[in-house]
Amino acid sequence: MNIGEASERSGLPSKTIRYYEDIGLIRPERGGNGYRDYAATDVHKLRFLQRSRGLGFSVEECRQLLALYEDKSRASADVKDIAETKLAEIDRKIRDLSNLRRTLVHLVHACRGNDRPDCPILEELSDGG
Amino acid sequence: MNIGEASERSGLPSKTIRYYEDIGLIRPERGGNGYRDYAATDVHKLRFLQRSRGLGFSVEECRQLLALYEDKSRASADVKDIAETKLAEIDRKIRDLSNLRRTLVHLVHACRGNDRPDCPILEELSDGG
DNA sequence: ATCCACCTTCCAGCAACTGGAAGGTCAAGC
DNA sequence: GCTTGACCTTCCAGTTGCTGGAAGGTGGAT
Repeated sequence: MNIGEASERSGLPSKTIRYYEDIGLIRPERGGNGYRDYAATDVHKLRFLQRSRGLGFSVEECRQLLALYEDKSRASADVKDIAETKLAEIDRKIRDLSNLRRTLVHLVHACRGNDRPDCPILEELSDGG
Repeated sequence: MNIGEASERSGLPSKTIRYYEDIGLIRPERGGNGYRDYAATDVHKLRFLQRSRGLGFSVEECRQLLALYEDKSRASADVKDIAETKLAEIDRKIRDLSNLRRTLVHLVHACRGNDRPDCPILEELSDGG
């Protein structure tokens, strides 16, 4: 499929997809006309990138995560280490998001209309729960 | 407190803290010597920024989130809308992270040593659960 | 008085896009 | 078969969000 459809299916702008190719994250085929030709697995990778970037992982971290799905160094201790480090990061992010969520719910439902500064929620939030 | 201590307590580099001041996210006092002087509430905001940036919210989104804690337009419908939009985003991020987590756990424990390509996990991941 | 670790501003560079120009491709309609 | 318009291409410049380094001021300890 062409880049436009890959863009639609992955949720990434075409510009970004071309950029990800520039930096070696994906390698689509090329048609005889010079157009990029994306396979289903390319779109999977792009969706994966769209998500993990949106969750605050750097491009280099995404590259590591993507590498976990490729054969090369599978089953090596390195790969397992990376995966476990990322797991810890993910757990922390989930905790942080849950705290942020709780805070916003308070703001919308419980704290509305109160006078402030000095709402205890800001402190609760920044303490990280 | 000086910027060094604010940095330590917030987890943000001093450089980044000065940058956040440049773009108007925080406004610390200044001592007679010209040094920035951070109050406890400034550190709370900085910790908040550290977290929400790490969770993939843009600086402008963080500015909106921070605004929710300031008196100005409290209780306006706008503010409630922003909070609820952010809540939906947060829920999506939590779901995405949980899916990513599940996938990595599979990779480390269940799928290890298997031959691939064509591991179904990549598809599962990119489908977003 | 002199360290040394801290702070200041300013300017340059990097990461990760994003927009726009200039031009090639292709299916549809006259 | 020629044009129109929506797509695609590369390339280069600009933006966002930092990050590093130079050049210099501050302040407590020896």
